[in-house]
Amino acid sequence: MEGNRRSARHSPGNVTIQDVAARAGVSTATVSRTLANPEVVSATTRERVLRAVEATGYTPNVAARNLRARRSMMILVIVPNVASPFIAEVLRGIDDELVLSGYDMIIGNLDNLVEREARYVKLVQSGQVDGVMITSGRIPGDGDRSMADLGVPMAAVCAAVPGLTAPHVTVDDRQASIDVATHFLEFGHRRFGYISGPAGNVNEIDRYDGFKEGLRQGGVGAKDLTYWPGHFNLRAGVDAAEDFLTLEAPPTAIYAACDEAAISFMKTVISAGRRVPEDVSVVGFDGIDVARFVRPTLTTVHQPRYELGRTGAQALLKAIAGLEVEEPVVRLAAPLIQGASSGPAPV
Amino acid sequence: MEGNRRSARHSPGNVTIQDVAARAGVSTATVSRTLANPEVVSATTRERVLRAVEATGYTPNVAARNLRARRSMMILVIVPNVASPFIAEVLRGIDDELVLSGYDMIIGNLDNLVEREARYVKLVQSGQVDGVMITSGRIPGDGDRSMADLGVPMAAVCAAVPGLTAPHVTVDDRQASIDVATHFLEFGHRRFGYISGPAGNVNEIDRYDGFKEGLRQGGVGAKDLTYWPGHFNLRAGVDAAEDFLTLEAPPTAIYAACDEAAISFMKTVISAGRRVPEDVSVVGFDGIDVARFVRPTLTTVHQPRYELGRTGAQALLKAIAGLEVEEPVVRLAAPLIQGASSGPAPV
DNA sequence: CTGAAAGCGCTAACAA
DNA sequence: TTGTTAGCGCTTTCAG
Repeated sequence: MEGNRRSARHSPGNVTIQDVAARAGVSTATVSRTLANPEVVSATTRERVLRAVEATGYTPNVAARNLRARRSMMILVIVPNVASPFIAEVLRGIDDELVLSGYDMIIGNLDNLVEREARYVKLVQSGQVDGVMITSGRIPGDGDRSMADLGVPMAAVCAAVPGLTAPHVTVDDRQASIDVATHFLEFGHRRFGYISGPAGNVNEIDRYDGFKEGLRQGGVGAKDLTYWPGHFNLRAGVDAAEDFLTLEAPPTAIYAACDEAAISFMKTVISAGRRVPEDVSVVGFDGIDVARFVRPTLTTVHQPRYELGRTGAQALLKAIAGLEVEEPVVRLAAPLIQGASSGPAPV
Repeated sequence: MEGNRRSARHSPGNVTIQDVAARAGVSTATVSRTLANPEVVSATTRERVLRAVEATGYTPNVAARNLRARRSMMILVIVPNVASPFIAEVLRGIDDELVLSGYDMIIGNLDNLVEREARYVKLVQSGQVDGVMITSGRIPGDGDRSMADLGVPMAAVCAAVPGLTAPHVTVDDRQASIDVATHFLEFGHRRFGYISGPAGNVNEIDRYDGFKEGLRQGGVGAKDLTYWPGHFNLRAGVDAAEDFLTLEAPPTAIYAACDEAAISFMKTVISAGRRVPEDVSVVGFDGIDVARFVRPTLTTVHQPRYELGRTGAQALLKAIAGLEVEEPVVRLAAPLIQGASSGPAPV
């Protein structure tokens, strides 16, 4: 009843639907309709309302709209580590797709810590997002609850999520890794090294398994494969290299589960006097941009990062709309890009 | 007229404060208090309420809470390009600080496109965020409105925002660039090249100005400084290198406004047979992780990326809380880290 | 085609 | 200490 104007503190959008209605001389319902379904109001009314909107600079309050409409136009994107160059390009793909449908994204950065998942379970349960994109290969949980039990639409990209029945968009890590083994074998290598990602990670498991499988097909067994633990980062390559340099008969072909590790491995062994690829061949995974600008240029499994994000977002939006996702599991191609870091085994 | 009471008819899985109140035999107000200010309710009541919360698995609906409380617990972070390795680590710092206060972040990715700003002006105006962190060096606008006129608390990191009266956390791009010039001059260089960032960008302006100033102090004028346009990306270094390779008397010292350009420049000229640093010295800006793993290791201005994000977030949270920000402009140190890519001028 | 009115789920005065 | 009572700003029947 009171024309209490600009009483709020920081709140922007001081102008409400009431103000517009008053100015246009119509009811708030009509303003709402004009904005949501312009075709159901008369041309003259529409004109008046739009003019009032213009004059007042009205923007609907989203909290109110969300409360009423029971949706938020927000997507939660769970990422293992926001600082990874791999994920950054995936995010760009996701965002480019979401913007087309008017969605925005909240970043759920786990920083590689499982404890961080609980925060996002809560976020979802509190109804703040309409959907969740998972890039971490795990369904976030908080001990009691799993995010999968909350009934929110989900989709997985980059990594298959065990036990999740939702659209998936990934590459075939396993097959790509078999290809890497084949690549090495064709070059005559017989002793191999593998720089791992985090233990238990879905991508890691597939890459290691695939590599072993590919080697097995070439008659290479466990005793000719050195395993170095790591974490999808630069550090992993340094650690592996330091061990590598101590070996009597070191591997001649190294497969790193991510490009960062491959790059730092190369740098470290080259600084110690080894030659790449003459003494040791190196292959990475991901195809991050900078892989083409290190020396030697890195041979790597190229993931279509932008497309992974974009396709995954499309699937999620369909799921949110309640549409059938016609192809719930999409596998994008991940070709092995030959660089200068891999070649014939030393004689 | 009568407030008609509907107790249990919500979408399945959505337990409301009503359900909890009913189960605990108290009013909704008491439930609300118990959760917000546990100390004001009696121990027994608190106990009963908490048990009911537990039993029902209740989580407050955030849209309703936001509508009422006029806040969203969300921060909008405007970034020029999510896919940049520089910004990723800044985001990590921001997020680590926000999580401590219960805030989450929405990423506003401009993808280096000014047109994308309008989307976020709208987001802010619709009351969806409590504060805005700007890393783009510009106040987002949509032609009519500027985000600064919306009355939302803001803070700027990484780049000073002209005309914005809000806390700033940056490094001194200009002084750091003077340092780069000095570094080159001490090594006896007399012909210089500069690989630019996007025209008009605040950081770019400061870096270029600072570099020119440093050279001027050493008696070097415009005719001994080659300028190559670019965009804070790998492409810029390739383009610059291709031109560089055509020059009769090329510069012997190259300053790139970002590490990516420095890295790709090195790679390109080395592939063409030039030696770094014997023929040409290269210095970058940012200190991204991979700069330590290219060959030669890059000499670069090291920005404390994580700290920039973290400190900026602290300032923003204070501004949101209405507290005085005691130091509205913070300058963090950005030391020049000597790598192997810069050295004495060729004789 | 338009308006009145009932809430979405929650919090904050104000009483009791 | 607790309950009652108003809404936050919007959408959406249901009448007219």
